[in-house]
Amino acid sequence: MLSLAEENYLKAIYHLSEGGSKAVLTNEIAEAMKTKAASVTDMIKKLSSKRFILYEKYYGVKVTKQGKSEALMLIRKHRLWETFLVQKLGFSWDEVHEIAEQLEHIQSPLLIQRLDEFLEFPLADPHGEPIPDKDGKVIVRSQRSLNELTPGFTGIIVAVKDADSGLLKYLEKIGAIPGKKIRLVSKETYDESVEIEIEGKRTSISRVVSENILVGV
Amino acid sequence: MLSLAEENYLKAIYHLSEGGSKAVLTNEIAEAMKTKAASVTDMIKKLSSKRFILYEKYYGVKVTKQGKSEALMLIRKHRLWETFLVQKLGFSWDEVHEIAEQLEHIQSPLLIQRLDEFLEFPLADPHGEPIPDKDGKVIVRSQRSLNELTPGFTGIIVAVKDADSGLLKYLEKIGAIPGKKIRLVSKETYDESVEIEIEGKRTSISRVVSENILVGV
DNA sequence: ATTTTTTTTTAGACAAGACTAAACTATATT
DNA sequence: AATATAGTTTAGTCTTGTCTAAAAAAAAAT
Repeated sequence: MLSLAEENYLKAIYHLSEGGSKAVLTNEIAEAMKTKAASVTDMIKKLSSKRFILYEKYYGVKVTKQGKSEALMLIRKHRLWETFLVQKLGFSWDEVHEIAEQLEHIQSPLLIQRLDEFLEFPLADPHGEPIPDKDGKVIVRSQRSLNELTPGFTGIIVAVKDADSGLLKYLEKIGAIPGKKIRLVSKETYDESVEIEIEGKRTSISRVVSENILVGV
Repeated sequence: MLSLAEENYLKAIYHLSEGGSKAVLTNEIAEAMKTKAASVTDMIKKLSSKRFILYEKYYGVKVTKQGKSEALMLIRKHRLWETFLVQKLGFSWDEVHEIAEQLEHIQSPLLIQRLDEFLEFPLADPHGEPIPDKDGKVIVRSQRSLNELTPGFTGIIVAVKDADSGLLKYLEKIGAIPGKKIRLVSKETYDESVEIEIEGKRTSISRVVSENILVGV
């Protein structure tokens, strides 16, 4: 059984490793968790001795099969709760992240099963991110960050990466909501800001923002 | 802001003090929390310095106004979540206590307000216990433990005290469910066991069990 | 009115999870 | 190849919440 802190570290490492596909460095984890590198080293040793990650000194960590499975369950819980908060309790999609961060730690497999049923087995959360099923399987969609695409491209916004409420509010204001059609009008070379068009309305957004918009290709 | 452990202690003290109306001894708290008296003394000092309880050495603790208000909010959250689990997720009333013990610690006043709305402002939880409103007000019902009543008494079961799942299952089996009419047939003097009748069916129950059945008078 | 027993508190220790400061590795630079 | 720098680990400390053992206070018994 993982402690609350261990669960949070594992989830962060899983995300930083892009689904367990690459090694993650101590300082990256420290930045993501808003702690110091020394604290990360301590936790790495714990998660490593419990076989959730593989640790090689000075090189970084890799998520094991067991670690991936555990992380996927946390992500499943987080996204199911977000879906519940929006669909049943009337929250807007930019208000639910913090609350779901707490709810994802509730320990009860039966609760999650019942919640999944109650929500009629949703495939994606309100941000458009896929919800892993009870075996950890994810229905993958073909998607790219907006900043990876070339001008002229038109697609559907499928997701917005989890981020702070300020960004989500901003995206809502400019109409960058999952399901909407988006066109990449032009791209500045020097700062990588891009001009986009949604429902005929043009807006210029910075690289940081465009990275957070995922488009179906 | 209270820590998880502090919240659990405060709730236990509030219950032992019968709604803040009497002083509670260190050993009572230790027994309820399944910890040692020394640990209780430490925690008492913390809760006392935060003004949730009044502490007098060797005498016991009393819950302050602030402490009562905080405890009532925890009870409100606990009972709202239990109601949600039974009414919306299809749990039975004897399965929900453990999960609600976790859910009651989620920090978000807005979440509780929305949950209350979603459940259409229930007045009582699935065990029949009243749910304090957002200001901590409780609609009091006139009720007594079954073991306080005299043979011949007939009333409606209004609540079953929170207890372990085993007891709740047993009560369900003998038909002792909130809303049912119950008659106290006879009472043994030597062990205070009582014979009851529910829907024509007679059962003999021990004192411990009869204490947990609350009847409207 | 002592003495014994029970209850409570204090003192000191430990594990988890955080920190700072110092030491160590690996990589880059000259 | 020697040195500077960036990143990582170790060592030692702090806080929270727990514990055991011993001391102190209150209550009960003689």
